[in-house]
Amino acid sequence: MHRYRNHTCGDLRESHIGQTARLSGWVHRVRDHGGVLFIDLRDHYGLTQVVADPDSPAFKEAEKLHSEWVIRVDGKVRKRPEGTENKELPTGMVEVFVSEIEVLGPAAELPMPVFGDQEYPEDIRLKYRFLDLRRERLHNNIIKRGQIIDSIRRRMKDGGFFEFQTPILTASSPEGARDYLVPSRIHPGKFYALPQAPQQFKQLIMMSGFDRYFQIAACFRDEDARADRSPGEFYQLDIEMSFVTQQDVFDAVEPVLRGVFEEFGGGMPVTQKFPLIPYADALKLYGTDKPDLRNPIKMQNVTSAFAGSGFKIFAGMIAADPKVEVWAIPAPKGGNRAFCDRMNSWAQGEGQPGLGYIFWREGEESGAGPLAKNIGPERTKQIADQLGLGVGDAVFFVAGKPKDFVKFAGPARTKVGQELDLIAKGKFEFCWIVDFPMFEWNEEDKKVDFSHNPFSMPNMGTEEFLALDAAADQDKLLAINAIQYDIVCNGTELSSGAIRNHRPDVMKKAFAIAGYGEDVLEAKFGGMLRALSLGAPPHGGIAPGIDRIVMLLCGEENLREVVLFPMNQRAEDLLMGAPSDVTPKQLKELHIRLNLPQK
RNA sequence: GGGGGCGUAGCUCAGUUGGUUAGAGCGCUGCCCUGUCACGGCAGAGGCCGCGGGUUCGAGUCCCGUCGCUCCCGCCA
Repeated sequence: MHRYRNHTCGDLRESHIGQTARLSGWVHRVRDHGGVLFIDLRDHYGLTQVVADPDSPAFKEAEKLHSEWVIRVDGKVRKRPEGTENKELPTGMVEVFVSEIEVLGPAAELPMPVFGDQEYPEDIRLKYRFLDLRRERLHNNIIKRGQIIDSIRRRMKDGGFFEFQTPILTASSPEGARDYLVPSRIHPGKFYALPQAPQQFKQLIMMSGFDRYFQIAACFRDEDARADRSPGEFYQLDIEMSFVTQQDVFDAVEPVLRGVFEEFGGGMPVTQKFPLIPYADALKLYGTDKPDLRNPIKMQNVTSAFAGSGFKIFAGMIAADPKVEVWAIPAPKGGNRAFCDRMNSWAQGEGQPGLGYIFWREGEESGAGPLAKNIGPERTKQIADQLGLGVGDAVFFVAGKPKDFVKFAGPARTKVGQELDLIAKGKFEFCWIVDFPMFEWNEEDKKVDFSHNPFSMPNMGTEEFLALDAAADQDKLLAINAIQYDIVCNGTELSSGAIRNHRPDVMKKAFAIAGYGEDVLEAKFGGMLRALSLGAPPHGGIAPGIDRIVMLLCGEENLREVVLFPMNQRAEDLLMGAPSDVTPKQLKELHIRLNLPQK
């Protein structure tokens, strides 16, 4: 007999009746009836009911047990008495009549129970993460995460990709997020940085002739947290391919994601062919570059219906500035005053002066609400016709410069969808967002910046791009798109990628436009530049976020529910106590003196 | 760095217009109970009402500050 077990707690069936079983596990729950006592014994594999009564030599021992003690039990497997079977449990036809109990690991009083599904505060859950991980929900999420990653690896390898490991201690990069720094002992005053992503490495792998790279890569960014953004570290399915166009990347990645979502999505339908939506269209239609396509609402430009109209606020704005537009958010089935007022007060809560609306109802087929009165029936009908709205429907309006109001229009569209229950649940709606602008205007510094990734290829002829004059062609610069793309699923940005800039001359030009001299480029990307100038293949890739994929597939709203040992929102690991003080000796070795902020 | 929400027993929460001794459920402890599987019953322990200040005859309740948690903005090539 094995020291601890000859079966797991998920094993025993009727076929084992009569055998002697040795099980080890956690006391999940004790039900003490005085004369008879039930112990639900739990391990990773399942739950088995262990029974003791006064005839059992272990009865006295059994009465002392508490939840979450780790024990070993020996006993006879027997059929449960007629009518007491538990069909909910795979082991529910049998029970183990205990003859011996050995306590392997007693437990003190628990700060949170494993049994049951009561909500517990985050700080307690994180401090006692190992208890939380014993609970069914987290335990299953973590298992599912592992299975998803297995499936991704298999699919990538089947697609001809090869897995690489890249350095964790690397050099700080000037663009992007704040780096995590690691001081060098050997080089006083110098620092390694943890990679924000293996971006340069994966490109160098392509320049090293390997052709198809992937990695489940740890990424480190010193950024503040969100519900869907871990502080500190997260994982990406990092992908790079040589001799590819944007379409080749899509063709390689789409089946992997679709397959994984079909495999683990619980039967929920998945977009079969991901639509391509240009960035500019996404903003116009959905007010965001990560639209939730489960929400059917599409916004439209209705500026002409308000220009010169009797609604002086909008008409005045339009007359004063040619950049001002009015966008309509249609709200089918929202045609009642209560809903429109609710939206209006929601908008005020968002810091807006209000939310103009028109609605149509029986008896007021030509439009109800103050706005309709102001602009008159003809213009109201123009709006109704353009949006295909009628009695029972409503429409809301946002006005101003689109650049300024999209941040409100997007959430307003989402709010209308939620309030009217228009968002289709139970499916995964994917799309590609393409044609991101290469540069953007930095109002603060009065200069042109990279708008996303400095390594993206501008979508413009090489000669034409090289001929650009950074000062004179500013409008032209801001109109250039990069060959860059995002994958969005149900309103969550899953990934970002690009066809890379593999030409050193174009690279130098792009950095010059953003105000970086060749010296900066040389100092910060010297290795990369060398590689680009010694025979670089055209290449591109993408990097879907593993944590977000798992989050969507587990139906969780928060990344901490799908990460084994997450940090809290302030980037602290409450279980391990990180970050922590270090000894003066350690600091001395690293040539570091602390200069702490005044309290 | 900024804004919103929350903070009452170990946990989830209730607590009226400011008014006697702050409650319930779960958990915990003890006792009873031979077929439960969210077992049941009885009894009990457990509270600086986050902290500090103020208003008031009187504050869990109102005001100010502060701390913590959380969500968001900034930030996220």
